[in-house]
Amino acid sequence: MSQRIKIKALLESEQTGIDIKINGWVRAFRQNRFIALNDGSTNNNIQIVVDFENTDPNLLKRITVGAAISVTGELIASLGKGQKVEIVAKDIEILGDCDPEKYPLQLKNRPSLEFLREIAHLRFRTNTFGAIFRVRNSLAFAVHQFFQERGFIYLHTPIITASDAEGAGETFHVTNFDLANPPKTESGEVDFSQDFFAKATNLTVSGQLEGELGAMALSDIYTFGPTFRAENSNTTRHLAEFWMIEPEVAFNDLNDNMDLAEDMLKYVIKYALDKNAEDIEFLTQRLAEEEKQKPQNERSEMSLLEKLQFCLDNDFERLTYTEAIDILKESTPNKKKKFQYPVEGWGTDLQSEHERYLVEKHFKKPVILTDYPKEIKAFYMRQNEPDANGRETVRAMDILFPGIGEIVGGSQREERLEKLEQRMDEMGIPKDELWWYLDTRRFGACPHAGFGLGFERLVLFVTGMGNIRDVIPFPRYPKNAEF
RNA sequence: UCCUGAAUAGCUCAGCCGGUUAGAGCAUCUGACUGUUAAUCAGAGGGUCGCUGGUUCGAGUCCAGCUUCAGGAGCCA
Repeated sequence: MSQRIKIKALLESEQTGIDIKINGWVRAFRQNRFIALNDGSTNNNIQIVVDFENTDPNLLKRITVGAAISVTGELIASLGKGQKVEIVAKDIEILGDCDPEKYPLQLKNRPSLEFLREIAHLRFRTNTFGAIFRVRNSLAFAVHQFFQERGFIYLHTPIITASDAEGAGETFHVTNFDLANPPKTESGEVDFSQDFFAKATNLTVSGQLEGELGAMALSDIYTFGPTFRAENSNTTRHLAEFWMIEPEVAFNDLNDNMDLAEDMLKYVIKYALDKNAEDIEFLTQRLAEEEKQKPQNERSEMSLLEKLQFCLDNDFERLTYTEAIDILKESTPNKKKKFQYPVEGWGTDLQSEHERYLVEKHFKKPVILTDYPKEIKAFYMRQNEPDANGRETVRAMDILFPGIGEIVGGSQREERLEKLEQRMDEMGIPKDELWWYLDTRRFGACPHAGFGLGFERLVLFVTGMGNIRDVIPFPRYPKNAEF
């Protein structure tokens, strides 16, 4: 018995006249004769030709959409149009039956993305989700390759943490207590000193603070792991469980940080374009079909493929928050009062509509905004000297992508102990809980910078999908933890 | 969490001003055909109209509450 070969390798070799063995799932069985077989290695199917007149009818009946089969036969140049090669079956074995009356993914059905989300355990078997998860895989690999090539250390920061200090959002609690009857202190509060970790713990909302600790010795580190936010966010851009990439680099300033982020994004997008050309072509078609449903003025000017290529060919636009406010104030929609939130003063955070205007209308490319007002940013960001007007900003940077919004958030960190402590006091961050973080500012502190990249938002952008719940295999969001 | 909209067959949807037995396409099943590739042709089966209550002689249709979903907003990555 010959070794099993994957369909991707088979279609690439096109070496005809040899006997091969192929395993996969039936996508279609036409005219009792032609099987379209897929094994997930590529979006393309291989056509199996069955000699139905000399095949057991009971076997033919079991070749149904979704069934797992093993085929041995000869690879030949196709006698029909539509494919270069096909397999003339000599032996077909049913590995797993699939009852067509119950199987929801029949070839000619047009299931909605919402319906497929309800059968997420099966949606990998569609062309769209096959393509998405192959692209996701490539992007994840490319992230590691990018950092590894540059000598970064992959640092595993903890999933369970005790600090809720960063203020990055609501946390999920981690406890071993019997929730109906937790031990109480004399004052009636839950007594976490008796819990597993002898203190209140939660799932991490960010590995950044621990990442900084690593960078203060290893120089260049990155994390790539799951992150949890218990925010009641019901949007196409948020998940309760998502994967985040967080590099942290000693001796980098904000400009180095921006260069790193831009290089990384371009690197991984290019990798996916090279590695997953067929999948991205398919996703480009899918998006074009979807956009046909929209009115003309809501369709994007570029196809997905063009958008990705454009992203590689152009520098991201870099400007300060203050400059962005000036542009927005003078913008047509602001003057015509088209914004739901008019841009008036300096100091408030930008609304989604403002970010979208800058990225999609004004610059028409990815934008990096820097130097945000100190008041709207986290405590650990490095403080700038006040400007001539006495405005106080921090060395923050957000990268905004078309259709996605904020994909990266980062900053140069405040390495000066005094400034950091002062800011923590102002913001009510408990210094005693973060004694270990402050120690890095006591022992050999140095300038450093880092950022967080929401991996699913990157996958959203590269696949052209519209809902973040469709680019992670089993999405976690409010009221949903099926599968 | 807020705003807006939606929920009808396995899927995608139609169902008008409240009126007999709720429709279509696809899928499924049966048969025909056999170089198809969203195969084609003929026939058949398939429904607690999301849930609870209300208005009415009569509710898929109107009203209220709930649940879930979608889009937008906030929070953010």
